Amino acid sequence: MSIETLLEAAKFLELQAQQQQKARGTERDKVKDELKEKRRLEQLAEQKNCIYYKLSANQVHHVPQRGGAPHQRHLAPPSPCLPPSSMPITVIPIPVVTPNPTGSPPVPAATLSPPGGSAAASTANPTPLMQKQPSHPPLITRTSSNTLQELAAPLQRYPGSIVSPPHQQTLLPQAGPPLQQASLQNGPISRGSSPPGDGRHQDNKKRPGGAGTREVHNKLEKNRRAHLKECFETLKKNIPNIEEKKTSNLSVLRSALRYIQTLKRKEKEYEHDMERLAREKIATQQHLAEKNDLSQWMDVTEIERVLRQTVQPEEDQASTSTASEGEDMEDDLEDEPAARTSPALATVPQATMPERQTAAAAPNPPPATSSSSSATQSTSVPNKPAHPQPVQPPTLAATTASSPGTPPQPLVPTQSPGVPAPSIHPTVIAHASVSHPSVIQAVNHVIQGGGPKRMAHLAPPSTGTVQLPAGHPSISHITVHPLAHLSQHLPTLYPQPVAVTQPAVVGHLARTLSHAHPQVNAAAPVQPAAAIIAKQAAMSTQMVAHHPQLMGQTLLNPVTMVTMPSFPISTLKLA
DNA sequence: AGGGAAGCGCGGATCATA
DNA sequence: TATGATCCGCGCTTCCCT
Repeated sequence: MSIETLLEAAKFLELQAQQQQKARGTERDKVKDELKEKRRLEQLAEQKNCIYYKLSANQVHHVPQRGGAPHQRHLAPPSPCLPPSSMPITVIPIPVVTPNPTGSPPVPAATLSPPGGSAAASTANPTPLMQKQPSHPPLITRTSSNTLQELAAPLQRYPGSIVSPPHQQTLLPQAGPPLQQASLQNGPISRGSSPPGDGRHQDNKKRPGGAGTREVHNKLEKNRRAHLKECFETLKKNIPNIEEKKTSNLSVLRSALRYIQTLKRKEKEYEHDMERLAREKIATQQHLAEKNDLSQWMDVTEIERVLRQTVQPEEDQASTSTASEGEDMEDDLEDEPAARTSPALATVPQATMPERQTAAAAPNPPPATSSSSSATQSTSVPNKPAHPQPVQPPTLAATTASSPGTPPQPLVPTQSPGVPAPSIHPTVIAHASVSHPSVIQAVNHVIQGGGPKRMAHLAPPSTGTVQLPAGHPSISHITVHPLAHLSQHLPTLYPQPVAVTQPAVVGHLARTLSHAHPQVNAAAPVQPAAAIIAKQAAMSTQMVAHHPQLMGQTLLNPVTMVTMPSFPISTLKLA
């Protein structure tokens, strides 16, 4: 701050004090209604070509609070000009200093205008108010190109022509072009501020930096208040069920507070609901798992029964077992659970298993079957009476055969290696030697074996089969086993082009699995299994939605079995 | 006419930045 | 540390409603 500035500020203060005393009484009478406002605007429009606006500190300050406020409101009501957007509105004041007629040195533009402040304001507020711009286009154009000094000179020429009070300049919000705004603002202000022919006002026009800062400050303050107001309006809009009228800021705040509290309450309620639903889901899944266990058990018994039944027919008819046979046999044997209880079979090497066995007894490629299996294996499994599709057992056998580690052996069905899959099934069934103990064991193992083990046979871990931890209670038996994996491994298991490996076989496998394991949703329309899977999938989908990391564990593919999430439900994050 | 709400100006205080 | 920007409180005025 230079000494000159300080001196001028001091002079200004003195002049201001004197002028205020005189000006006080006169300003009150000034026009307040809209008509006068319009009139002034019209005057401005008329004088736009020759009028130059001057703004002096004296003008601004000599108009006391009494007169200034009302005029400001009339001339430039900020609210109407406020953009609908919530962007803060800044008014960039550009005080124009007219050369001091009294001879006092003109105040440097730097001191008079708040460049920094205005610039900051302009940048901070992208959507400034464009008050009065429309009414004074020519002025805008002119001022935009002129500097403050240039503006100052013309102002001198028409010191008293303008009637509008000086405060108005403060009202004008600053639009994109600050200079334009300033010029517009200055027009009305200079008119009212300085009574025509008053030389003293001209003397007072020189505005020390202090006055300019005050003016800027006022504008900024206005801007800030406008922003505050807009914020209140925005808040009001966001509060539902609030009366449009008679809503003071205080009432808006109170309503907002209530609304927020209500939202919080609802949030808690929803959280509780989520927890409850999660618990219900778990219970449902457990219940489902228990059901599956029971049904699975039933399947095992049936399979065993069928196997035993087929044993004798097989002896008689090596490879001619048919579905009808299975049906006949199904009634016979139900008692023998021995096979179930032999989990050790799972460990039997599969490599030695002959082709037919793998194809027919496939459910488990247990080594025992392979080793012991003779070329003559009848398809006792296929005839499972309980299930409408006799062919399924063979397919299941094929799938099991596909398990890794089985040495590549010619799986070509004895009857027709090259025959398409559909036709092959009977043959495969026929070749499967149900009578062989290894086959039975294999089937039993597949069906009865421990949850994880069982699935391990069907598909190696590498296939992506998801298994629940052994410790998992009742749900552990539910295993995700994409059938696609079976189809993928089939080729490896059956290096030779065997029809068994074809998709059709996979379909059969799927069906077979669906029978043996209700969880499995085969391509065939197995309604109960499908329904269960669908339900589980839906539940799993919800789980995965919250825990993407579980996606690997939970398969939503309807063709796959759905696994219960291994993570504790408590870890679920309720939205 | 009185009261409440809103707007405005002013001055001081505080914070951020060069 | 100076300066600008912003925030805050106070007083005043005006408008609107009762």
